[in-house]
Amino acid sequence: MKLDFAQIESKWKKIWEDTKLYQVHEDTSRPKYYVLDMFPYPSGAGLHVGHPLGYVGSDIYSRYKRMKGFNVLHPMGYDAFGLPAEQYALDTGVHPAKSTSDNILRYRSQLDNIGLSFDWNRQVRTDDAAYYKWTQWIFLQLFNHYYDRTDDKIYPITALIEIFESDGSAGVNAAASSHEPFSGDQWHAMNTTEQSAYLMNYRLAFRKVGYVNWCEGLGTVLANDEVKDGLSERGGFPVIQKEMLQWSLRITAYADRLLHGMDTLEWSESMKTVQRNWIGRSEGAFIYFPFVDQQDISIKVFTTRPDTIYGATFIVLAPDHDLVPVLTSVEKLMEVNDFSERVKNKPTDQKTSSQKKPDGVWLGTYARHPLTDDQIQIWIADYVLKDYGTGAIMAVPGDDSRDRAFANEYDLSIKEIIDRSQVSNAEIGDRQGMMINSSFLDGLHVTAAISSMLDYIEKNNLGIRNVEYKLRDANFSRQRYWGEPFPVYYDDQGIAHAMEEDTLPLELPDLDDFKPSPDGRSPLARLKEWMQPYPGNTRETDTMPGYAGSSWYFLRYMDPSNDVAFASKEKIDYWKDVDLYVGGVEHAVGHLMYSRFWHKFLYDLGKVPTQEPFRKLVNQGMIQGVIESLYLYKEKEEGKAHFISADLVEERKIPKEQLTSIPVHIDFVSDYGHPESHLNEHGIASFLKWRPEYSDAFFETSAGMKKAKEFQNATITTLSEIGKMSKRYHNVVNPDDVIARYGADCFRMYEMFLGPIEQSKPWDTMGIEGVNKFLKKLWSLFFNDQEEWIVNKNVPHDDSQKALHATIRKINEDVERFSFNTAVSQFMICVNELRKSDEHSIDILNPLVRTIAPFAPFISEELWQLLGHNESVHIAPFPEYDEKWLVTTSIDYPVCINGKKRGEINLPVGSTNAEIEKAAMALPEINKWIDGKPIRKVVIVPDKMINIVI
RNA sequence: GCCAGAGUGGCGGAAUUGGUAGACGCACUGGAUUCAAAAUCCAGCGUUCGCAAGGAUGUGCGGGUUCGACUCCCGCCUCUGGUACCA
Repeated sequence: MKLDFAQIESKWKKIWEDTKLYQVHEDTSRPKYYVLDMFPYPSGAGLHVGHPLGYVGSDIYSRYKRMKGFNVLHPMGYDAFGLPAEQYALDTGVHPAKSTSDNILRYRSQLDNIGLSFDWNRQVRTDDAAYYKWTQWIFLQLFNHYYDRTDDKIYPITALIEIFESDGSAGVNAAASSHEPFSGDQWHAMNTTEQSAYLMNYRLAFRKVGYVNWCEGLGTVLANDEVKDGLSERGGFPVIQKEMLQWSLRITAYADRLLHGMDTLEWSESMKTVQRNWIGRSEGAFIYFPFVDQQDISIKVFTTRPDTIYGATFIVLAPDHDLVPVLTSVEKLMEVNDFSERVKNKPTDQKTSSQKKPDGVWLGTYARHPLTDDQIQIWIADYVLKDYGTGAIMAVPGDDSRDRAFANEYDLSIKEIIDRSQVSNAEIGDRQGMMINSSFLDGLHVTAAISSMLDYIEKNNLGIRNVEYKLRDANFSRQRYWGEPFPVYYDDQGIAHAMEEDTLPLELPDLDDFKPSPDGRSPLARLKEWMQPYPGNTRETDTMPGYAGSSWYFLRYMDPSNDVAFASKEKIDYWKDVDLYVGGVEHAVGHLMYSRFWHKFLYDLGKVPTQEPFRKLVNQGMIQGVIESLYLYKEKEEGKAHFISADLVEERKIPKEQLTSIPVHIDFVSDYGHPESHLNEHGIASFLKWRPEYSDAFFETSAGMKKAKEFQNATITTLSEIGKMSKRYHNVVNPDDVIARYGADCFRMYEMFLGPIEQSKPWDTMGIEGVNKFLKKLWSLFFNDQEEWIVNKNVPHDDSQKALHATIRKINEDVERFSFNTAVSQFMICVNELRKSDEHSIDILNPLVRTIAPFAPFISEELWQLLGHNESVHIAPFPEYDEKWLVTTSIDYPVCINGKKRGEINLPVGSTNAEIEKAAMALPEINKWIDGKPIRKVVIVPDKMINIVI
């Protein structure tokens, strides 16, 4: 029989589907294991070879665990809602619902081609009303609860109302937006609008006016993690700060638990660090600096360095700090207003540049230093941010580089309070050295001074200890069409009300014109009847952001068609949490943070049994492509384009600023991906046909300058770089094409063989031949050149047994530690060994097929059937290795002199040190090296080596 | 700037606890087979000296610990990713 992978693949794809091989059911008799992939957003471009890297890795692990006797949940679905889907729909003019469904069909067929063992019965898609009903339900729970910091628990808002009615706000220690305290009596005196405004300060899903990232190009607001360098992550449009009324989620309530929860997780250190930095916990204190002109007003600053307070020589506030109007002197009013105006109009990206010159203005007034009673100036400056800490700082130019730069710029006094002379390399702000000029702190080390000053401040009522987080509440409104509608409505007072749970889902109405409007009004606002369901009531017309549906989808897989709960308690208690989560690093602070937050909230609600959703996380790297491009001079000569060969650029050392590179379709390039890649005559002709605007261009090569038409007998070398696979660079490799040529098993194994799964690496078109050869060799253990079945029942050779069992052991170890590249290497070694001893024994091939099954599901399934089995290899037990074949009777000891190998001896296992030494000394080549010199030492490492030191 | 990770042949990458560096594959070179090609098989393949046997040297750079260092410690360089006035 000939190896015909196309036939094998279509045969088994059908059988697996017909027999529902990968369907799982809750089964308490077996241990559960939950392997999850980050579900894809079904884009119009389809999958490229980079996407399946993680899917193949998790599939190998799932299959392996299944064969090891685990009940494995391995589902897949689609992140169908959100900005990307809508943006694609806008580009193509097709309704998002249709384009999304079409794309999903395409994704499904691509995924099936790879032979992934998903239980498609459990598929979810976030744009399905039966799914987003529960997204809306979770939102309502967030809306209807608040977070009590004393108990670290959530309580219903109704409980909060009771407290307010009896005691007012004083005794409440909750995660809340700041507001004026009120008494029970004051609460009763308020009207409903005022009361609901106060309650809004406590809800975990709440509406507030605040600065948001407004993206004009997308016509919507974005979350912090969707903005990169002042541009929108999707589309690259500029983002500005704009004040708008928006829904937010109070993720800050969970900041501390999100931080400490990570200690229990098996995530990479770098991933944990990224999340820790994003949460950004700092311990410090609030300190009050009284205003000299009005003693009842004081400025509350936040500092992590209370020890440096004696060095505080001025106060700086954010330009938009609430107290600025009060603190500004009459003479300075104009100047201060001008400054505030100027700062406000600066675009975001410039505002965050650290190289910039300090910029600020004195308010013309003074604060009193709480310890020295000195009068110090009050300034505003753009380096102080309103939304961190209190929006005000005590400036310590003696030990803070920003304050120092500012003091230098405006000639403010600098007081040294730390002596760093005893510490080498100590720099400003790095918490080293001894306190000086600081009264009772003098002589203390910085660390001791911090705690000493904290005690002093609290004892004397000058301030209070405090912990600050960089983490901001998450913006939850999008002025777009393609998302979950909010299950809320506003009454004629504008008060937000939750819809009744039994009226969910609130379905997204059909809309033909879903373009965003530049004024910030949502497309849904155009549907008058939908927007006003009853007289006096209006619906929220914003929709939820992309991360809403993806923050809990992994729970839905446990019970995907339940319509009375997001999943039944019974099923959640069985599957519990995700044991292994595989996905890209790009979700480090977005999806992974929000999911953990929602999961903790659901835990507090008593709906899930674990505090953390994802126990182990593996981040697969990206598969990159080669970008081929031509160099083009930026300044055109006589209006004509002037291309220049890459080798000439190198030779003449032409600076990159003068050049721009034009991506070229890889089909035109010879030696694609190699340093000598080039366009020949033919390639240039194809290029000009493709980009006719360059038909009059000049091409400069080592053979001189020529017009395109005159081009013969010379080639123009191209620039070859590693980069993203993208349509833009014409370097996308489609897995379907690779599979059509080499088969799915080859594709899978090659993706794994490329390198460690966590690493990014370029797709190498040539390398796949090695894996292809391997699979042919594997096949040749079963069939000879005449395509005859040659498996026999002979007693296997010892060498074969050894190779097989070493392989089983290694595959166990490698799969457990996700080292799939070395696992594939081991299969190659094993098959080479079996071929060397011409091994065709069924006793070897039977376990070998099972060992390789997780990696090459199609070929192994076919061979397993040919070996006479009726049941699928994928539910057969993974073979155990037999130690017997791995124990060696003798060991080769390298004999080293001063660490260099000079000879080798072979001794039986268990030889004594004396025997080893004796045998080593007996070697003539060793004696030659020792040459009568005295031996200083002999080191014998058991079972490893012997080293003679002379 | 700060934080994290990484630097090994022409290339992708192995080396599990400090113990024969370069597994496995690609590319390349030579040979076998073939009318020829493809395919397949065999051999070689860090650098350097040598006809060879054999030696020297070698895991970004400079030091250190050790009988022995890709691995541990100190100092530096480069690259990749994250982050950016967070007090």
